[in-house]
Amino acid sequence: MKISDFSIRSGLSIDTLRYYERIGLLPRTARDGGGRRSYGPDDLAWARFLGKLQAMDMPIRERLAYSRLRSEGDATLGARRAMLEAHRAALVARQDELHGLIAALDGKITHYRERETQSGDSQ
Amino acid sequence: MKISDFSIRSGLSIDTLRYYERIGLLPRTARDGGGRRSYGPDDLAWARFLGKLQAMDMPIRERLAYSRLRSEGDATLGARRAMLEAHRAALVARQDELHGLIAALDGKITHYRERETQSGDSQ
DNA sequence: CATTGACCTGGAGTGCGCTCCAGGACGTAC
DNA sequence: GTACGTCCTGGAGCGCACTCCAGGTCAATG
Repeated sequence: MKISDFSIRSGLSIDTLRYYERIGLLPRTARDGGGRRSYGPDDLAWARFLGKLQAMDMPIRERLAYSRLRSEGDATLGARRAMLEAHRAALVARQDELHGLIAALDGKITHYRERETQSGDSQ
Repeated sequence: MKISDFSIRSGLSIDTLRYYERIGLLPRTARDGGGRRSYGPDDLAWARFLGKLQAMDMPIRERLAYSRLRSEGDATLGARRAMLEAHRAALVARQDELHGLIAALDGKITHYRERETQSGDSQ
């Protein structure tokens, strides 16, 4: 698959794909005769998983650490699982935080509604 | 209150307080005789609310827009409420997204556990 | 076989949100 | 009255995560 198709299918821009490869987040992609990148299905699964880690707010340094572990093979399965579990805990904490913040926002919004009624409905 | 105390009580660093004032996120703070900032309780409530908006991932441009509306007085109550409601919706959407991502992560973690058992327990 | 469009590389530029620094002023404690 | 700590300003620097650019190569199309 050429980079333009892979970009669409992975959800990562062409520039981002090349950038990720440069910093080692994606392994060096296979090239065709003319030196162009040629992506396979495995690349797609990995790129999509990286996209998920990004959507989970995992910083690039951590994704890089994960990626390096992955490239070392099955010996690092435990370490990778530990990383994911730690990140899971962070996401749950963030969920809880959001819960509280939404509640606070609701209080503020209610407060605004009351002030608007007081100042606006008298006329 | 002097800036060092205000920094502690607001949770914003001294540099951040000055930076926020520079860009107009905090209104120009009152000064004492010697030109030093002198914060009052109202400043604290506002700074803390700004901190909450930040924790809600509201970008600085939006906080700035909100801040400008606030400085225009009660005429902008409706507009401010609309901003908060829009942001509330974004937070709820993010919560849902996190929910899905955590589920995906759980699947991956389970998968890792299985692979670890297969490769590790045989010895 | 010439043009076009997609691709390549290395490197520079961007936007965000601070954070740090130099050089100077003030005010409190000794 | 001087030393020290805290504050001031304007401006530079930083880390993140891309995004864009110049200059060049290559493959397919008319």
